[in-house]
Amino acid sequence: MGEERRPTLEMVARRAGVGRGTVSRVINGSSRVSPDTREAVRAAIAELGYVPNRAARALVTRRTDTVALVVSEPEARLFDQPFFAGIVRGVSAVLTDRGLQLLLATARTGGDHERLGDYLSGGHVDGVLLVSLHTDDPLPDRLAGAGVPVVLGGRPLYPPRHPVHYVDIDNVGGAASATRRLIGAGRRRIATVAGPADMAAGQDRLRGHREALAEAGLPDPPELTVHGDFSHEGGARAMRELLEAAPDLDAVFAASDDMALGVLRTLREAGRRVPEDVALVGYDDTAAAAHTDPPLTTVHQPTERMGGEMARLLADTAIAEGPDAKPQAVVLDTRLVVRASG
Amino acid sequence: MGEERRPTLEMVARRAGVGRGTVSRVINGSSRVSPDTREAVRAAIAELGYVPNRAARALVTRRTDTVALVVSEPEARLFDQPFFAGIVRGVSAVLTDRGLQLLLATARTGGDHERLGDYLSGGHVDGVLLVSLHTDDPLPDRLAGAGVPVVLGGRPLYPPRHPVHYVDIDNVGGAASATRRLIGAGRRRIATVAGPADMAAGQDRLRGHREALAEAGLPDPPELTVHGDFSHEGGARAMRELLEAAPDLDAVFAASDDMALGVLRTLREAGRRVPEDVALVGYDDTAAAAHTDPPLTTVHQPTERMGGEMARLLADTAIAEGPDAKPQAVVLDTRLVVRASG
DNA sequence: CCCCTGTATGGGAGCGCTCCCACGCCGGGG
DNA sequence: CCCCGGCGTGGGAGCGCTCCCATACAGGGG
Repeated sequence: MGEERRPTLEMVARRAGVGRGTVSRVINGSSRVSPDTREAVRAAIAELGYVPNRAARALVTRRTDTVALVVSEPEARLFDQPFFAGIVRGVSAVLTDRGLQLLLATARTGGDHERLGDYLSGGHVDGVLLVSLHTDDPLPDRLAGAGVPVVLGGRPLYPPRHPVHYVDIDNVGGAASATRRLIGAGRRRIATVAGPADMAAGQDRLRGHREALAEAGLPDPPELTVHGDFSHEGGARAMRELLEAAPDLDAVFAASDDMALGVLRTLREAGRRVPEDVALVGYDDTAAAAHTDPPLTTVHQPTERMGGEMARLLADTAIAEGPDAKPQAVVLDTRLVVRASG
Repeated sequence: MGEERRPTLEMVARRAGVGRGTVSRVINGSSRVSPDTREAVRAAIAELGYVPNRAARALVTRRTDTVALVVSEPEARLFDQPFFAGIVRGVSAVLTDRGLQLLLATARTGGDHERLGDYLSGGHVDGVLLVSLHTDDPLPDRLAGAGVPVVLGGRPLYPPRHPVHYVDIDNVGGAASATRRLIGAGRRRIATVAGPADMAAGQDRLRGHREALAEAGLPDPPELTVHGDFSHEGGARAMRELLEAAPDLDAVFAASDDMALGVLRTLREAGRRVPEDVALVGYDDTAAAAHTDPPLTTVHQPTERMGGEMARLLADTAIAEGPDAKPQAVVLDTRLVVRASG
């Protein structure tokens, strides 16, 4: 019944005995306002509990102070991966500092995806953070083409028709460090359970593994590479294949901890001891990795920093400097976490 | 330089040879518009690629079509728990269907928390979904008091001064089913590694455990209850305490899978076989639970459904019916997933 | 044949804000 | 002593939309 109406800038102005323009100036901190006036306005704002209306501001400034974090299907399924959790935390922290809002968008079906593209290019957000792990996602190019400020999480897709900013974690280097560790431990028949071939992370980790092998002058026969789907079960399956094709292997680099867990199980079932018979290194440094038996040596990724850098790059460069800004690439280093498995 | 301007409703009206009001009517699907006119407007919209300006609409309707999902500190830390992942998925799906946006808000420090409260009660969102696991969080009461539509995830805090809608998962029942399972397997000295006493989930699961014990006429001596912090390490520590205080226990109900993992490790280190010597049941049905050795019997929670119900309740009741709506409570059932551990 | 009703439509008003131009007042130079 | 420049300020205009009143027209009953 009361239909309370929130105080407006105009009410603040009247209460402080000044004009609307002055109140606006105080709120936006800009321009010169005499100290006395400023103080009077501040007091009026406090007394009234005034909060600026974002919609009205957005209408005239054409900025929404909102950025979207888009997680494409099927990555949404992977939401529970610590990878995304870290990114969300990092993004959220930086955006809060910048006074920006975080809109979380997940697209499920194809139709959703289409509509999401319309929505995001419709000017409802100031910029888009896109975590798209698959190389065939059309969204980044589409948004970049529409002039929407975009920052990618992960290496950009094959042919970046529209150059975009991105933040990546050095998958090649991380994988290489894992495999180098195995080489340094004297292993010579080193297999890998790689990730899916259509994900940049999968490709890059496989490449890093191979580079480390080549660097040490070790052969890289095809039977020592099997692809998994980053899941526990996929890792177990891949390991069974490996054991069949190359029973004499003495080490495994798994491109994800989840897969490493599956590998570990299969090895145990096959009676191979870890690390005595087969050394194992994973990737991701998930919570579980610290508690396996034996504890898993793995590659830690700075996911929270990645999210933070993405948000920073979007706010300070992509949005601030506009579409003419020189595309920037930030690549973050990984850290090898040595435990008992390899 | 081009400073492209997006088409406005007015431009659509001119192009279709109609008035603004008519275009608005077509867009909002309401009122009566003749089929011909409607078609002409539709065509003009398509040709121009017109997308309504949300800010302008929000300014006049006083609705933002945005709801916030708030995850209070320190739960943000728990973001990687599948619990939150499921909720986000469920919420997101329902909101998309309703044409609502999802604003993700996390508050870190106390100051943030304060500002967040201001923000959320400032009319920038149509409603708030609040996942607050600690019983002393002041936010729900504050928002409800400010007349902001709120739906809680989890049982409301102690004295709900302002009655609120909530969606909970039946922690009491879930825990009871876990303990009943142990009783049914013939166990008599059943310990529990409970959750923190200041979290509703912790309290409720302990209560369920006790009810099951009482129901079977089993004693519930104090040495068989130890509190953990829901973490792996906390579970391991708690189990060591239990082993010392009650070496003759023959079963353990752990109030989270993470803790169950720690329990499992401690039991193995102590030379107890699971489930032969000590049966174990966890809670959460995390991905890891299926792959432990032995696989963990645990309680599955419908997290995605919980998120969906929260969003539905917010959109269809809390927002639609306003503050006078009768507070609703939805309690979702759990499901016992029987594996080998207990 | 006219009036009344109802349906389809046009367009003014105004949401709360920022932008920007104009105005008043001050002090210093001519 | 007057004029000019600049700082501090007030307030009109207008962002793009929805709301709602007014208008126009078509029919049916008196």
